[in-house]
Amino acid sequence: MGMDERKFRILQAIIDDYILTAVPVGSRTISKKYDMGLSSATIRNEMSDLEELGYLDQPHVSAGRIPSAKAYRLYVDQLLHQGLLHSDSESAIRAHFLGRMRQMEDVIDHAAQVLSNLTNYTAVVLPPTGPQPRIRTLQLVPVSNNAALVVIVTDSGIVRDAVIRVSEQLDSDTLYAISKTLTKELSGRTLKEAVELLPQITGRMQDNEKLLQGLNNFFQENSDAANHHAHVAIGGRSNILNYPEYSDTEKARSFLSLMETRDKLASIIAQQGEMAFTVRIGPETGVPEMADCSIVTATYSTGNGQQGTIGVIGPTRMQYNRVLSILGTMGHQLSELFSDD
Amino acid sequence: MGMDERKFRILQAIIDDYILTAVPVGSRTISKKYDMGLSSATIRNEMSDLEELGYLDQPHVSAGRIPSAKAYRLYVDQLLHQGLLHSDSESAIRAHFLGRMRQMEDVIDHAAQVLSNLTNYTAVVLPPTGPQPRIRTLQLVPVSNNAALVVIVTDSGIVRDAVIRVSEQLDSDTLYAISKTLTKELSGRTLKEAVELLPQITGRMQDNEKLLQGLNNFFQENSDAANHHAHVAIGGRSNILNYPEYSDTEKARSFLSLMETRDKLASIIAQQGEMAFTVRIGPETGVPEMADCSIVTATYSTGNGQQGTIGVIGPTRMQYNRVLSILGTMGHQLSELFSDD
DNA sequence: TGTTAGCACTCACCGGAGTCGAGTGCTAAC
DNA sequence: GTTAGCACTCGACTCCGGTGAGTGCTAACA
Repeated sequence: MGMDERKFRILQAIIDDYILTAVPVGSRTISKKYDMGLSSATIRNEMSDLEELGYLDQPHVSAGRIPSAKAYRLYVDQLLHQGLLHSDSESAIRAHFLGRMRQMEDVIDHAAQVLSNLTNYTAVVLPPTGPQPRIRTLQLVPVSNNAALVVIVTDSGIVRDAVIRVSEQLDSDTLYAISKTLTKELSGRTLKEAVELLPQITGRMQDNEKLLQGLNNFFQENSDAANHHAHVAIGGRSNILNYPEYSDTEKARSFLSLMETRDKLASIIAQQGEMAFTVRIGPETGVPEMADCSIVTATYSTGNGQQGTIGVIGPTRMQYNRVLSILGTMGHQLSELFSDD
Repeated sequence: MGMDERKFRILQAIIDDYILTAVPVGSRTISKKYDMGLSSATIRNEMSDLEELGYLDQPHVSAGRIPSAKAYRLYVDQLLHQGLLHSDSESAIRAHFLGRMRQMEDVIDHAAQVLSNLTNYTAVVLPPTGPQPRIRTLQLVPVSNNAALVVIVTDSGIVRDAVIRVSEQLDSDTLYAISKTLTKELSGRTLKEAVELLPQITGRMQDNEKLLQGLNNFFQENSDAANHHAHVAIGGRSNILNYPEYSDTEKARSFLSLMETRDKLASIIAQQGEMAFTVRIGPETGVPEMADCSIVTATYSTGNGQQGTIGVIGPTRMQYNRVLSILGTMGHQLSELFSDD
């Protein structure tokens, strides 16, 4: 007993219907609503086969069938294969990014907001990571008598700053001079390299221990990959409550408290390879709290080859084609936006 | 019929019990659990009076009583008046802030996290606002051929930055020279004043339209009060689900989606005067979605007289004394932290 | 051999009746 | 003024039979 064309069409109909209604689908429904030219009895036989093949589950004997994770997987693979991602939402997304976005974080937050609005699911946007960013400029700005702000601009256009203590009374011009030296020596280096180079360089300068120490910490902290997850943007956290799957308060709570922990969420979303799209369905997510969720992700890239991830989390009966299309478009938009800078 | 000592003690017992159990309180419960030396019948009479006075509500005739908003108000006023805020959580909070916090936002996020953990309610922390911050230093850092990063350091130690376009090819030294001029002219001014002064100053410089335009926008945007709300920190969003009052999914959803809109939330939390503590109960919040929530806020201040707000949102049957004590301690800690810088 | 009509069977869901018990208000006695 | 006693109310829970969607199986048909 194999999976012939007809079985597939019936399965597809079942999935479509279930995605729409969240109610177990019966044989009669399929034979009537989706005119297959087959009687309910025939559909029943096929459904029985499909259940045996593992594509359908039956909550109880006198209810209809619901698609299994395996069924969604097949469905999604089909979608991805034939690539019918008609981007109708293109203009909607584009419109949202017309206003100039100033900072990385603004863009990310905004993207998550838009994604969740368009899909009605929970959206997560991770900032770009990838090849270590290289320092372009480093500048020290006086803040008070014994503190300075260190600002680095990297080739990815991302700016990082922190206040560090400086022991001596350093005026603006001195700080500028130091900045120039540091920029000259460190420009083109990654933050990791900078950590190693720092002692050599400062050895030649008049030593200022506190400054050195501060810079060192700063580089160390910022070169740390974990830190990149600091600015995960999440939108539509409570959207999951729109779906009957999560009308159970206990379930909703465990989901929502997972949404609170950015770090965990980031690592869940981030675990993906080079794929343009990733779809993880139910158990495939590897997260118990998401046993009946699906996670769809896409990537975008910045001018200098860094990669970021955008993702949508919803019930397994997700509108995959819609979500994939929207993610695709959003990915393009973000890539464009970031390659501009 | 007035409110005598005994009535008050009974009311207090009812409130305490209801806060604990969230179940309508009967006369028998009071007479047994809180040994008043009175029979249930007497309590019943008193409760009947208290209901007439508007301190108790009866969900239906054969259920116990629940405290009204008016009752909580009395209870809280009493608490505030006698000031018995024993800060047991002092050390817990202090411990959480031992590690150096680098940025304003980190502190704020962290504070919200800690607050929500300690109270088990939803916590909101607003960054300091108040007297317009005054510019201390302004510096332009080259980013690319046609863009520069403008960084201002204000007297409150808050740093704001943005990338602006510059048309001509300006090298690092030129930008530094411009920075020095601008710092000299603008130092001590508020951002609003800077907007007005800008044309005069740049009139004397070699004009660089794009730079001027960019700076103008930057000042404008950052002097805008609304912008200060950009970094509202929220912790324990889903804590509300721990309480039976919000086991109704529909209610939970409307609450949670309110928690998603930072702006609205900020304005709700922020509306308060000079008070050290504010307690708004149920209808007093003025927000329909929070008809059976209470909002408790406290303030903290920075070295230069700016004020921030921290708040906790929970069900009306909130553990007010605990929350007030924790908020008080947190307020102190934050004030200390910010006056340091 | 595949398709279909028919039929008995299953079982979740719904609404109504009955029961239980917590809690009240009232009255009369202390 | 306080309390014991009692009738009454009403939500919560349980039990139960009816209903209907849906299934599996069988036998007939093309």
